Amino acid sequence: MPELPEVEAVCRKLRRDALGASIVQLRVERPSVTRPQDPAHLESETPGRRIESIERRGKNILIHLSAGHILHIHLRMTGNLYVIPDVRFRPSLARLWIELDGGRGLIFEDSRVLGKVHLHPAAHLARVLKDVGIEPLSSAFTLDNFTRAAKASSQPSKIFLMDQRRVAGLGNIYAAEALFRARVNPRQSARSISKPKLANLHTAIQDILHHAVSSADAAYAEPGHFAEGESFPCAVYDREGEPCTICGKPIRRIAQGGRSTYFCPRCQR
DNA sequence: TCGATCCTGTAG
DNA sequence: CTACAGGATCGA
Repeated sequence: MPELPEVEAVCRKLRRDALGASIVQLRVERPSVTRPQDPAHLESETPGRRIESIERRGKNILIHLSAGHILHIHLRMTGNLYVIPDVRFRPSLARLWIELDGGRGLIFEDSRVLGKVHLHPAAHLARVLKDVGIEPLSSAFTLDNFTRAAKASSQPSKIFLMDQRRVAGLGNIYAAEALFRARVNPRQSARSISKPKLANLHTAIQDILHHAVSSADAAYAEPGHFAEGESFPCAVYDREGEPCTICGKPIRRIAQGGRSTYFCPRCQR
């Protein structure tokens, strides 16, 4: 489910619920979630450590623990991370769980088991994140930097936006929505986007992500409800055949990089 | 740049 | 039953 806004919402909720807590025990129910790391390594190294801070980089969640270690979590497609009041009542899809002091549970839930949980020494953080690109909601995301990245890429614009090494955090939904908002054709190469459209795209990315963070944050704040942020109204995503909200032409779906891309063939040229 | 892979769930 | 899923990586 998660792109940058949902991951951000997860982090905010985690900060409210888990900051300062200590780890009593950690259990890996599905060894593949820590691969290639040994589950026993996480289970033996984490107890006794305290959760000192929680950071997001792109779609990566970094839980800084005491004594210089970091839990690095990626939710991929179906992952979720949240605190429950009593770890004994964890859900069956909990692939990894942590008992916090006081008996609460920090749950890594993931139906498809594509997500990852790793433990790193804090000193290795830079190496772990070396391929994570510009944060689109940070001051580093200037039009200049964005333009530089686009001009260096011969990829189709949609693939370019989803490339985490360029801009970190956009996924299939918000990449499509940003391209629609800026009227950019998803098949057009990134380097060929006109200057004004590039500026529009730069703004659209920030606007959409800001809006989506608010919606996701509000949705995730609902106690006990960990649903997807359906609150964000998509203009093109998953709307194949429906009329474009601008021109009325049917939204089209094409395949790019093995994923579905939705766009308006008239508005996005 | 494509296809396979990692997995499971759900919609058609 | 098949197709597809808001992700990322790998090899051909």
